[in-house]
Amino acid sequence: MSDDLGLRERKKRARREALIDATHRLVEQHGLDAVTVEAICAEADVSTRTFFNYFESKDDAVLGHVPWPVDSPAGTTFAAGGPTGHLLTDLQHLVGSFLDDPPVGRERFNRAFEIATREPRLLARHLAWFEQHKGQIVALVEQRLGEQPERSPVVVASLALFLTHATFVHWEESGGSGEGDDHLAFVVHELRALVAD
Amino acid sequence: MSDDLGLRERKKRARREALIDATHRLVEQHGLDAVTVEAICAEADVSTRTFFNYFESKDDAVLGHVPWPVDSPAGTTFAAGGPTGHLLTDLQHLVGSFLDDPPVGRERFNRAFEIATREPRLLARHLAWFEQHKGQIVALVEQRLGEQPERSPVVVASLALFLTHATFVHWEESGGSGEGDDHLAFVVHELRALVAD
DNA sequence: ACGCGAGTTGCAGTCCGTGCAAAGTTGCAC
DNA sequence: GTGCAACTTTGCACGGACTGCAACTCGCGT
Repeated sequence: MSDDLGLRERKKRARREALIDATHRLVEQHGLDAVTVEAICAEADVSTRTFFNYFESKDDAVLGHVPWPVDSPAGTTFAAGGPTGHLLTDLQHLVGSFLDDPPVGRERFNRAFEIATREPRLLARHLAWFEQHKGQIVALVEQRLGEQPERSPVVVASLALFLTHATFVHWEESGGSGEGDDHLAFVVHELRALVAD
Repeated sequence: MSDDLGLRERKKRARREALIDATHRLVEQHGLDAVTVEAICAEADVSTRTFFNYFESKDDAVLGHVPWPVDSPAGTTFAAGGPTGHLLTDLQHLVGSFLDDPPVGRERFNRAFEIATREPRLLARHLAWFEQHKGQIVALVEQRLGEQPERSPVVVASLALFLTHATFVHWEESGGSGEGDDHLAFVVHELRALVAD
């Protein structure tokens, strides 16, 4: 399941994962602020400088942040108006696809998630990361809505941000158990109830 | 309109505002990243160390971030179940009260806002700041909902975050013109339309 | 085998942010 | 107003994040 990529690419991914894992190990032991980038690099056997070729910051290494996969199948489906044709529901699908299939792998994702529970700064950082990529979501939404959108793309994109974040927080609140999709469904349900008054 | 506070408190506020203003002046001229804290302090005639007695970071100085006014009248009204009794509408009022009456003054708020338009990092920072204070919003919501909430407090709080942020972004998108309340109303309207399908 | 280009590394340097203790201010009681 | 207690400012020293640069290594196509 893996070898159509060159050695270069494979090494790169291995290194990134090694860095994330090293970060997780150390942070779980000592806490986010007590761990220096230098320590992480020692653990992963990489130079400090290299670390910053992979991640913009220490926090990003914990979260495993990676350039956004713009061209995901779920993204194009959404842009094309699917899968159901109802904007909110499809938004739910889009968000759900990221929750189900994180670009960095399930276990790493869960560990990152667990750490973020204990280090509120990371929650904020995650939010900021999402915000930085909002432009791409806006593009997706614009593509879907066409030339004369009757909905405001930036508001829809912000709503996506809300869904994602609220899902995370609710997930965390319930002890990290269960599937992401269920928590997402809960959030959407709450939203509907709230708006319905 | 001002003198029931001691000299100490007045000086403190003056300094804070001086620092914010100095920051705004320099950042508007040279851009956020080109301005060092040292330069700001030189401009405001204060030691570097003092700067960090007032703000946690350079970004916070631009945004004029200040400890959250938990005990605002709007907050207590909301907690008590007012003003209308409809959760979403009252949330709108709560958010609106912050937009209308920023703790740092209208002009400074507008300038901060204008700068944030050009420096996306600040938008993210603002979001993060809000997130850090979510605990207090959750408390407000819990107080309002009582012991057996049929709505999830954290989801409601996240929604408040969404409303605020979306309003900002939409405001920015329309060139910073108009009243905050109008943009907020727009966002709420969009949300209702979106959920209604 | 060989050269190109991507990736890595060390190094020097900038800036952010903090702890501490000394020095300066303000508030208050008398 | 004097003196003391509480608070603020400041300088200093320091740790650590992050960047630019230039040399180097090494996979990859030919």
